[in-house]
Amino acid sequence: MNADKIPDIIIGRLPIYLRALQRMADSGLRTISSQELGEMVGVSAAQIRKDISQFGEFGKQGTGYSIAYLLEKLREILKVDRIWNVALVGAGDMGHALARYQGFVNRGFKVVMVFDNDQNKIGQHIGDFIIEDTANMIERIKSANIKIAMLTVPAPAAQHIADDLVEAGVKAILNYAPISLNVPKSVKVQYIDPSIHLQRMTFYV
Amino acid sequence: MNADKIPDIIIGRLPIYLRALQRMADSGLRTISSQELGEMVGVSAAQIRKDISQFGEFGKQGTGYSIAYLLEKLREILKVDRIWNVALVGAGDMGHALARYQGFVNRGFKVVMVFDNDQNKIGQHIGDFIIEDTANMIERIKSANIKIAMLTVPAPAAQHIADDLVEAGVKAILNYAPISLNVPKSVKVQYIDPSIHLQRMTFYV
DNA sequence: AGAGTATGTAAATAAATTTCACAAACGCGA
DNA sequence: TCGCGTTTGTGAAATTTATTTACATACTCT
Repeated sequence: MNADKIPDIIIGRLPIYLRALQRMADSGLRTISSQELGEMVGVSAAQIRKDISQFGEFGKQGTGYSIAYLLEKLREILKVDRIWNVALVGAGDMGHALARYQGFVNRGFKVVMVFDNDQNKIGQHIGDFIIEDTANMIERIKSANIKIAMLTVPAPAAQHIADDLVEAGVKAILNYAPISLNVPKSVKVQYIDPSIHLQRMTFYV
Repeated sequence: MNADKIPDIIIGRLPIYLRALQRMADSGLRTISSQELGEMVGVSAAQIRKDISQFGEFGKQGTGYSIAYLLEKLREILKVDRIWNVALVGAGDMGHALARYQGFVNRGFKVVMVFDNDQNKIGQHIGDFIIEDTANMIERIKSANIKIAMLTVPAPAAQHIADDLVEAGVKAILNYAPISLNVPKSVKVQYIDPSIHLQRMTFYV
């Protein structure tokens, strides 16, 4: 792998390719061309090839890519050839949906802890979890060596919780709170805010 | 407004600015400089000014931007100076969370219909809604003139539902199903897949 | 009126991303 | 084994996006 400096935008596309390949593998296909994969995910064939070639030569001229092999390589590159334990903070509606979501484990993730600061929720069950007190969050996350968290608390609480997560050693935050977070450069944040996504489309409607 | 061709990437940033401004307005502030707004959302001051200037001159030298006025203008530009009725398809955990989500209405959106194809769910309540049969979806959406839909069905069903939504006249789809959708160019799609977002971060951890 | 501040814009880069085009490599069938 | 059709990997070109610099202009405050 050319470990130089891969642009973020390429890393951002790889999970899309991975998802499409995973579906194809499930439906029994063995090989695929950049052309076909491109059509499936809405990207040009040249771009698919160029993106993949950043990391090695995984295809075969005349044939295309072995789906199983490319899957394996993409999982390695994205480091999802393992299961990451994830902490969930905020046990509202969205937190409940995420705690029960079946789509994590075969994509490399597993929710293992759920926190909330509401005394009425603490101790209650969500799926297999017992909701824990955010007061103990830093310690619990540290000792379990958790590096990834999902944040589904109200906006006013989000920055404070994010600070605590950083202190606990978390390196990646999936933020559902409708607010931009301020974190050190060494910590990654991805944002999910349905209103933002909808507002990105209304301009064109 | 210079209606030429505004890059997607700029349109994509405007909702972020809008969200930050809205929070500031709520906390009672009156004006803000490009510098301050930039720090808040993690963008350079020059870029904020350049983005905004695509659409007009909304600031005042020496003072900055009136928050209320810039809010009004951004809402106009993004066409969220109104309430868009939204159809929700898929009444699983995620659908329930979205149906009850309080964060839409003051951002320009309102869920007004919920569909599912599960006979056990049809007729049941979610919040204020009664779950309707997807069999009637096209007709219902057409006659209500709905242009925006959110898709929270399982991946195998998503493309088919998307086709129906397009047929019903929907122009913007917020897709929570873990699959890339194939739609005409005139229809916009935004994707939310928590596993994808997580996989975009593990590379760096 | 003067000092200080902050926008809007232009210009010039610089950086990044995407597209193009084609040699090289592979599989298949005869 | 040879020839044909296919598809990769990749330089080079083209395009898009971001950054930087610089100022004239306009506004507030004292």
